[in-house]
Amino acid sequence: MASTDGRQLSGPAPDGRVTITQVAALAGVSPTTVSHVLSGKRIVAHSTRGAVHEAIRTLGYRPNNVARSLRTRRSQMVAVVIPDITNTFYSVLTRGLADTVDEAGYGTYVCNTDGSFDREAKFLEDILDRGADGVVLATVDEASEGALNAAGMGVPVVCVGGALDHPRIDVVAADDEVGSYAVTKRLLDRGVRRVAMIEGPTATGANRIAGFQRAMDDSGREVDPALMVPGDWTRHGGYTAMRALLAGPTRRRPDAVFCANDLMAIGALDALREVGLEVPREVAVAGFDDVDAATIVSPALTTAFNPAYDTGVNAGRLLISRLNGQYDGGGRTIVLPCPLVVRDSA
Amino acid sequence: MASTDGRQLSGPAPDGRVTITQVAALAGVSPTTVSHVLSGKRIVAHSTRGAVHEAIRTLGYRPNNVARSLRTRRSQMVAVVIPDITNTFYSVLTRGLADTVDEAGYGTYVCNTDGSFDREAKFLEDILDRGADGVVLATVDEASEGALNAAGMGVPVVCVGGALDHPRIDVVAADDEVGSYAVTKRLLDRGVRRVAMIEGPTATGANRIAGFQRAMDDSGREVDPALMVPGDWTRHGGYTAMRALLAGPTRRRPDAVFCANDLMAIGALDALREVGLEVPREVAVAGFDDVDAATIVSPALTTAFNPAYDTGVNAGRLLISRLNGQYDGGGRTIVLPCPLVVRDSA
DNA sequence: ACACATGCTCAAATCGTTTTGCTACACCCA
DNA sequence: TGGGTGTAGCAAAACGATTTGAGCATGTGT
Repeated sequence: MASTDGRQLSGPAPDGRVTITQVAALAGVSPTTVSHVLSGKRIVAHSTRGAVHEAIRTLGYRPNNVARSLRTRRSQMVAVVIPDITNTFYSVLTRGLADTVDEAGYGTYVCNTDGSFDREAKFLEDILDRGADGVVLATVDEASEGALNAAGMGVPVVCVGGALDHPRIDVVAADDEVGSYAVTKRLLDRGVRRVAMIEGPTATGANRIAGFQRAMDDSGREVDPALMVPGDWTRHGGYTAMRALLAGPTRRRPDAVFCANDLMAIGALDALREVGLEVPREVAVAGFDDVDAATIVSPALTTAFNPAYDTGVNAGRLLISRLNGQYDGGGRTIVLPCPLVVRDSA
Repeated sequence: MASTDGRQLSGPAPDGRVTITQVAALAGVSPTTVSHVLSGKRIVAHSTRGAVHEAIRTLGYRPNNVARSLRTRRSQMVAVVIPDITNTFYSVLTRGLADTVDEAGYGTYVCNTDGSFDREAKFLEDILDRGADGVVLATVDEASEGALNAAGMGVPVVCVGGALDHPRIDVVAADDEVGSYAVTKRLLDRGVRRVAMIEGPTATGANRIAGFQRAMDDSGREVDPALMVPGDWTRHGGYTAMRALLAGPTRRRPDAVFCANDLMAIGALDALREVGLEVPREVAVAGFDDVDAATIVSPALTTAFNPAYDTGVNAGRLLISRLNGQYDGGGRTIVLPCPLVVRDSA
């Protein structure tokens, strides 16, 4: 089956790879011409073009992208820098990005920073050295120097999640504030009396807290500082926080709790089940993100949908629009809605 | 803060990028020498080396990897071709791979095939064109011509999951058969009478079925064909299959069911809850994979752990060992154990 | 003094493309 | 005949590194 390996057509083919020169030789033209029929940048006579295509086919020629990149300064590859691909939010985001840029002929290079600033910097450097054409970055830090650096060097950067303060960096973020507002409002509409919140780390979770606050304000409630407890985004953190909320005298217990993400909400449900409180009758629970697990836990979680895939798609579009020269202005910002998803827990 | 941009030291610096020639000029040596101090391939006088390093530092030189790749025919990048990064198994596997190869200085390039044979072929071609140094492939098809092609061209390929029949392709797989055996045995040890299995598609799930069969044989049971129902790996498929199992006359219902993966087991639990059968008292349920959701569902799922991360790590090691020339022989096979994880559902 | 290492450096070729001029030929019109 | 106007194709110079053979000092043993 394998093509008999005994080309004596042209000189330089020590390894398996066919070069443009060999194609040119077989077609009886110059490499220039082959390049032109491939790129279409200049017109080539119909007959010549045929001969070239024929040669390409019989030789099984595939252009060497590395050489091409060197010459054109284009790698046709974008990089995505995220804390952890294992986290569903980021894997879905990455998928959205990959699907989008793939359509435009770009590949996707992935880096996991584990939230470490050093790793982030290291990877951004690596990415630039590799000549990636664009970067989407879920940054650890507000002022990622690596990113600014990249943007400074003319490599488009789009930041997902938090904003990055640079005049030419695009941002796409979910509307956490409004989403949290909606979820909180849903809680309040149940006619509950004491509503608590399990927060995320304030650095990244500020908007979810803000939405909660605004909903409380709008309905004329005051937030009881004792009912605002910190969490760490994890299931176990949610569990601990809920236990803390339940620790006080029964009178002061919440009858509704908004958790800044689903994982913590699931932890909260663990705690409530353990104590024997019925959800949502005795305590209503809501989360944020709408992860898969939200429909697996019982009762199924009321939550706000976090548009991970769309975030990736939009990041991809923003990047592409700069890469193909359609846009060249200052940083744009896209915020995506987080619609309320009502299920059984609230 | 930014370095004042007004180099008139040397000629070719139209864009921001510093080249090895500029470094050489500033250090008063030839590019050759700079290259040698960087690679250490030939000795350079101590003083010269100092000057070069100094020049590198003041210019902020970073070697252009594309140019380097062209010359050395090494991209320092491996590709991973999987059905879907969104699937936890593959994202965890990818993470294991990325962590492993990163240590050896390799980056990771990700391709999602969605299980489409055409996309797989297209991506493998793309990968070769990009000059990836190695490929790990969770192949759709037993005889992926793209992979064989790659292997034929001297690019190391390691296949995860199913085996690929090629003398030089390494394989790393989980021991599904033994894992399934253990899970089934656990079910049998409960003293159940009628045990069913919800299968995966036979193409990829054969070993899990085999393990089930062997466990049944070993305990002197006969498998009732009516209790072997096909599934499709999805939660909904598991639900449907379970409903089918419950459809018959009560006498013929199973009192234990082994689901070929956790997702289907969760679907089965959905069905059982709906019908009001208590798990595990009336029907014991077990799954396979040990996904996160296995501890979220209630009762928590008894299952076999599928070592996704380790699979990635091992795939990475096999690749690296070939890339650095430590190994150059025929295809190796690594099979990883899938330990039983006992929880509440069986 | 000769041969022979040894240490250090450089010029030039190479990797496989793309991109510029530039040439050559043909045709048409004045 | 001369000048324009296209069409097609090529040679050669990039792109930014690595690698190789050779050169030029020194030192060293005889």
